Amino acid sequence: MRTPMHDLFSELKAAVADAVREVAADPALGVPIENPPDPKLGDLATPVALGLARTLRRPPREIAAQIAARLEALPGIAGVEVAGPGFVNLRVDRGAALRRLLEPDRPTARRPGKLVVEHTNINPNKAAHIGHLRNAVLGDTLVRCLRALGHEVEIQNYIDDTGVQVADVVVALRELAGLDEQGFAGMVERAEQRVAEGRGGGIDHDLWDLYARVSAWYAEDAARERHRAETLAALEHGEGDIARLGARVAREVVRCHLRTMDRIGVRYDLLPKESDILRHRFWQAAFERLKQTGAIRLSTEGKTAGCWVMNLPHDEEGDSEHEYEKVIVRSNGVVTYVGKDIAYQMWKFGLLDRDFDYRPFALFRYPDASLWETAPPGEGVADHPPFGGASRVYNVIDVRQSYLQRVVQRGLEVQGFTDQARESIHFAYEMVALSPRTALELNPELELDDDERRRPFLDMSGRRGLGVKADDLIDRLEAKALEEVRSRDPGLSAQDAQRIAHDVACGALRYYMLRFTRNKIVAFDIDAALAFEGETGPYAQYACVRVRRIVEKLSERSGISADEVLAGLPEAEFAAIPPDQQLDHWSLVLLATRLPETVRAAVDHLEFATLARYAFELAQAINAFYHRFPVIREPDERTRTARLAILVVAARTLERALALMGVAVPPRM
RNA sequence: GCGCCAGUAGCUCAGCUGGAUAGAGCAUCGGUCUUCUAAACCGGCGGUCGCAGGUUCGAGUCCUGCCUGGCGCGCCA
Repeated sequence: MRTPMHDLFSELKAAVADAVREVAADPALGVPIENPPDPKLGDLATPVALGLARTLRRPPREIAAQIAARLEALPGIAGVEVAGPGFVNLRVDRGAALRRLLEPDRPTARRPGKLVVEHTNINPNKAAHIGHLRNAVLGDTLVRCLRALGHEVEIQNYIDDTGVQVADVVVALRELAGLDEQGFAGMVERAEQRVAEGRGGGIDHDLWDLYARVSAWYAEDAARERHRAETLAALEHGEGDIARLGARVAREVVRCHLRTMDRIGVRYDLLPKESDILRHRFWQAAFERLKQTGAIRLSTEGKTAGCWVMNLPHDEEGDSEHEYEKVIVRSNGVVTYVGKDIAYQMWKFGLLDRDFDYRPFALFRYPDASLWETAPPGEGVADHPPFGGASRVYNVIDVRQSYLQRVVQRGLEVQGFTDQARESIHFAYEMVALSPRTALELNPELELDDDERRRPFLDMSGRRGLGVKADDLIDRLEAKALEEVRSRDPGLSAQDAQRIAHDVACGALRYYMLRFTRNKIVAFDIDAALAFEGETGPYAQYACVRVRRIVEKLSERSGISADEVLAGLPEAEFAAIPPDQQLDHWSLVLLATRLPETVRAAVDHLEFATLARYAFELAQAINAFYHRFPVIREPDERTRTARLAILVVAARTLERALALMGVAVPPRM
């Protein structure tokens, strides 16, 4: 994929900043360079004179004029103006900019260090739901952007195969369904048959229903809780019938999750498993270090007496007066979840002097890439890529885990791993809930009181039968997209129509999951998610398709190939555009130069809604341009070429922005 | 009780480190297909930016207090 991440105006911006610093006689001055709200004002702008006015005690416009005079001499600057309260507005050489954009991309420079991105992390006991989709799409988009910026990235999907959730479904299988491992294998076989025939979901869908029943079963008789505890202990111990059934359940469900995520283009490099963290005794290694460094201490008094605890500040500021004790090892000697998490985080940075064994994940394979899982000691293969050892770790986990993520981070810090603590990044995002309308649509029997009906969203708790399976949503999107595709082009082959419908459905879904800022609760609404109009993935895809069609039509009419049509574009001259249309044409070019800075800002702030919004704005601009300025019908050849070149530059940029979000553009739609 | 997040148009949301007239989408009303695909375009309607103070040339954005809603704060995971 071609992803030019160099900023077209980076040299120019640096030169402007230097010149301003010279005028201000302040070599350390920060010079903000912005994009003016209206292209009529200029291409780049700096409000720096407004800030200087205070320190220099002179009118801002006077300072601005002085800066403007100095900037006029800079190469690449076509004009400088002082405007408003004291903005300095710059106009750049348009012809040169268009030529640069039409040049072949320079390869992106590789950056040192490996980054680990952990995302998805679904409990392997039932089907993925829409909340998991938000996690996976955010994580996958982060990965795509990091790679585009030149980083080496390892994608980990952590599998908690020995936790309570798996234990509960194992209890349900044994006690409610009366199945052993053999029986479960039969159930899986029937499910896979169903999937192969396109009649429904995999075993994860069966377990979704089964799991929904088990909490009620526990509630009926308090004595039944014993099953949960025994099963959990068996899973952790790792031997015997129950452990084998648990491992099997986890493997089969993970296979289903991988299949679901693969449908929307989300893939992984490694599946680290909780069971292997236990078998490789990661915690024991971390425990020694934590004790040695004094990061944790044995509490001797108070309610934590007998526990190993870590001292933590009460608030975000690290106010040391209000510290409290966080239990890491219980008084019965059993490590807590956070304790294991600290050990796992240490491994990710290569701070633990031990490693997993690894083997290819046999149940699910990508056609052109390998997928690895961790293995118990002695069960891995000799030849595997190096895993872990990251210089930075992104954990994509919902915001409710913020506190625990801070504990993990603190766990590294108090051991003296301050760099790694700083590079432990919690990519937090808000929950996905359901709009009341959608909750009712999915479950008409649901009784909502007046208060609930008025709320913007409802929590999708499993108990009330709320929740939307990821597969079901994707199915509905594909079916709806297929209907739309068919109605537009009845002549398409079934296979082509299917393929386009898939791209459209996936584009709609991924865009929907990205369009809200991350600390906004998504009130999931089926109708809004299924929409293909307005601010949606398909809207943006369509803009690209239309530009491609122009190239195709030109190719048909002139008898030369589409590639040859494109090969002629570097000849385009911006000056061939009629003067009264230049501003409108230039605005589109200018917008297309902003992808790199948008991607960098998105990664820096971990806010991909800005990238989604950029894509939408670019699509809007392309569509409006498309209507106003015909290409094929344009009689003047030079104007036609320039116009096409601008449209192609914009569409290519949009396509790249979409690719970074995992949204593919179909050949037609 | 403490902490985090949210409160902007009828609805759903943007608004980058305080900066030029507060923007989109949906909904609604009215236009635009013999034309490069109308999954589109153009226009209208619609806002005391939760409330009250403060900081300054300038506040949706920063500070303080308050109100409303959500989440978190466990020898659960």
